[in-house]
Amino acid sequence: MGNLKVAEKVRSSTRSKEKIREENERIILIAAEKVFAKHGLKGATTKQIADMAKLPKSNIHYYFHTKLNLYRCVLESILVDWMKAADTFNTFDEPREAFRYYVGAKMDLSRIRPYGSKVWANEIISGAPEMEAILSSRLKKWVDTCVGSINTWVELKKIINVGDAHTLLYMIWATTQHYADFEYQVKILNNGKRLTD
Amino acid sequence: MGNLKVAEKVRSSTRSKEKIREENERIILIAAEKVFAKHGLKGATTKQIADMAKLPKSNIHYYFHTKLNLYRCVLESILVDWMKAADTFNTFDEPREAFRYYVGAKMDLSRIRPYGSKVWANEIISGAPEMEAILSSRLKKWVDTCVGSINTWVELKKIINVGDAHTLLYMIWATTQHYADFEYQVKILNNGKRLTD
DNA sequence: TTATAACCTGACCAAGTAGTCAAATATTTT
DNA sequence: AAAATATTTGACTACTTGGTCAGGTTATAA
Repeated sequence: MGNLKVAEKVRSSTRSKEKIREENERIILIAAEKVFAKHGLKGATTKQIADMAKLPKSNIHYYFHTKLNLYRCVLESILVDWMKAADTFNTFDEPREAFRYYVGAKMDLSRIRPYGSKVWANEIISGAPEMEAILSSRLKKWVDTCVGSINTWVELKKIINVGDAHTLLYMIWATTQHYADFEYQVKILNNGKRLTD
Repeated sequence: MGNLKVAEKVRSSTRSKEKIREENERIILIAAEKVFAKHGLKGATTKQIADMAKLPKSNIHYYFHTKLNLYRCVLESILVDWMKAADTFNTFDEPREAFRYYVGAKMDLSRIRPYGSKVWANEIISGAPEMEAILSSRLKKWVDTCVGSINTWVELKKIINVGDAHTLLYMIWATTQHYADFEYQVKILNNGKRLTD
């Protein structure tokens, strides 16, 4: 009796609660990113994610409650990664330069984190319905500086005014996404040489 | 009694069976294209498609049997449209020219048939799992000439050999798709002027 | 006119899915 | 050591969804 308890304690190597949560959330996020990349938000099932993470399905719900919330967390983590890569410069004189810089950062991400890039592309293609929720809550500040830059460009007539700056921001992301993917695939296709002029 | 039958016959304006099938299939395909564009293969439901087509759900199954089959029919109809646009030239000396030509045709399609373009993009992004079935059955001949061109280019060392010509074909479609979307959005963004060199 | 074949559709069902919950186990605090 | 708190998970449920089918209507061929 006593022996068993001791044996169990040794086997479990007594991980701290904090570490358990941290590690499990990480494992689930990685698994979810892969599954969402392959099947999209609606196509992915919590069972698939659970199997990929090698955890019971209930565990996924314990940490992230709903599938939609998990999806938003994945999306946010991708966005945070991109921010890290892109915010060393956050003021640009010319939209063209800013655009180029964003594309560069996005291309790096496409290479480093291809699953995330696919999740992103999927979200964009279906009209970015979950983006708003993320941007208006936790990443508001970063977005606001972007929107600020855009508005300045509009005022200085460096770009045309297409209405809401947020919409324009989505479009920039969509185009950089496409461009990054395009460039990446052309490089594979063309063995490193560029095709365009 | 007799009066009722006559009244009904007049009201129904006696459409021929052939026309009925033709028209209903058209209506369903158009509705399905919109719904698939917005929600993807798994995300779209037959109920949504039925509502969009203003027909009962059973009717969709009567004409197309399964959702997957309907999806393939939509995909095929898009491909046929692109073929029509692209096959006036089907031999090119230089892959670069061919590439440019394909891009042009794809761009026209993106403008004329935006829903179809999104369905296509979605299919490509999830790794083109349904493309094989369509290409190997009804569009085999057209695909074969494309594959022929590719193999010739490989032999003449005009492009590198990346293994299966079909895979390369998918990649060309993917890149032209991206490029078409990219170009289209940049034009909106930039008010008609191109950004690249 | 009658028989046959194609079209139509409400009612139904089997399978799959997101999410719940209670009971068990593990860790931390007192 | 004991109480309190957090994690784990199998079993369950409410609900959605693709697909079937019988019985009806409409068009066409005999």
